[in-house]
Amino acid sequence: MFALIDGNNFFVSCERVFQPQLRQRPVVVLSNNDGCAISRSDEAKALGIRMAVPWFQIKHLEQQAGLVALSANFALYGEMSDRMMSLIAELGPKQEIYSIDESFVDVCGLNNPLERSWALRQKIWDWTSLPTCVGLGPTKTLAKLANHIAKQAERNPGSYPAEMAQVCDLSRLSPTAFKEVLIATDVGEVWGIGRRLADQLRECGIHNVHDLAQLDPALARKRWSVFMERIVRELHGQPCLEVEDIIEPKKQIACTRSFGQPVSQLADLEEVVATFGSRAAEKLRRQHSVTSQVLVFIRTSPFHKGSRFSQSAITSLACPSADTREIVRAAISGLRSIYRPGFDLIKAGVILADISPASLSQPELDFGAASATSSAPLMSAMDDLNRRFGRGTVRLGSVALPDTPRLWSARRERLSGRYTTRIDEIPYGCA
DNA sequence: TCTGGGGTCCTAGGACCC
DNA sequence: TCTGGGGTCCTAGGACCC
Repeated sequence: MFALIDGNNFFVSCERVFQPQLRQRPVVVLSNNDGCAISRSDEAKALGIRMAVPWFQIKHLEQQAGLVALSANFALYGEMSDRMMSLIAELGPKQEIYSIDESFVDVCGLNNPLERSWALRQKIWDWTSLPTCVGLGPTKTLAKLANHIAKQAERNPGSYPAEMAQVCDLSRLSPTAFKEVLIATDVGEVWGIGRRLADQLRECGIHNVHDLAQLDPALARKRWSVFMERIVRELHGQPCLEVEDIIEPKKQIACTRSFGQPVSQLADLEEVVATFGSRAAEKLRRQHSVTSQVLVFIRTSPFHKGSRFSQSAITSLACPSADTREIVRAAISGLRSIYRPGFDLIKAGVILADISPASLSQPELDFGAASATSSAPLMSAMDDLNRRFGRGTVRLGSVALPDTPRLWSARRERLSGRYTTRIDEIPYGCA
């Protein structure tokens, strides 16, 4: 038996905790660069605002419908997520934090998981003011589906039986009621079925979740892949996936951004790449890994007419490393190899691949080179100082100063306060 | 004018090995 | 005429997730 607990409209809900005047109003949170809507309140969804729609296409709703748009404040969301996750951990012994706003919990063998889920939901609300929904089912895929139904039943009364709202336990339904729910749910709502696969399934006459569950697993594998077979089996109630409570190190670490303004000078790009490379190296060291491949890319806007440019370069390190200096050096040499003047570039990124644990890395035989081992004390001193005194306190000379506007700095014109991470911005009355 | 960021898994096909 | 068989590793590309 699995539970999936999920924050409703999570980023918007985090903002509403500290700005209660935003409740009952249409609100969206915008992505980096105030580019598109990545979280929408129910009222915003009711205005027909779709996920990831560009801001300029809905901007008129500010005037017309009182829409409020905010720049993404990930420091705040991460903090609120930690609070929510620590409460969810009390539900059962195995918790998998699946994303910033979602968590699976293994509730096998627990007495009355339904009652406990209701209590948990109430506690999260009482302690954090975050609204959540809980889905319960015999597999992760069914728990996901139950969670979707719990939200739909709350948002659109009449779409599903009212008792399924907020907390939905699919395992308590009679076979007939269960079948009705599956028939009422579009196949595209199943976890793992995206737009492409949904289209392919519909072409085969599979329109709702019941149709998909009827599919022969062997046929699903033959026509699609083991992936589809697993989904079908999970819909049958046969668990193929477990709660993964051990956090595996990332196999790939990226730092990529769109720019606030187009950039075309190499000097600016070098600063960008040094800054992104440093961030990626910090993430790499935080999980105690080293990398041996540094990919850098630059590109023009895919939406604009005019001369396009998109190139990437992979630089291999002689010896796996987590040293900011080596990673930045590799990224800049890659950048120089692909750079061409005369293009309005709007995005760049540094991606670290071929990642392995630092503990397994062997020092290079060349005694003159800086190996992962010899540079580790310097890097960890740098990380300690930056943790203690703030990001960018100690950095490479080529990296942009923190909080200094650059041509390429992202737009964040609607940023809310740092309510949980800055002592001088804690709301009055809460301090 | 204005269009996000960071990940994962699976498969097919080529190179290579004995 | 006829041109092995079985395996691994790696990579690019496609699809998905939030």
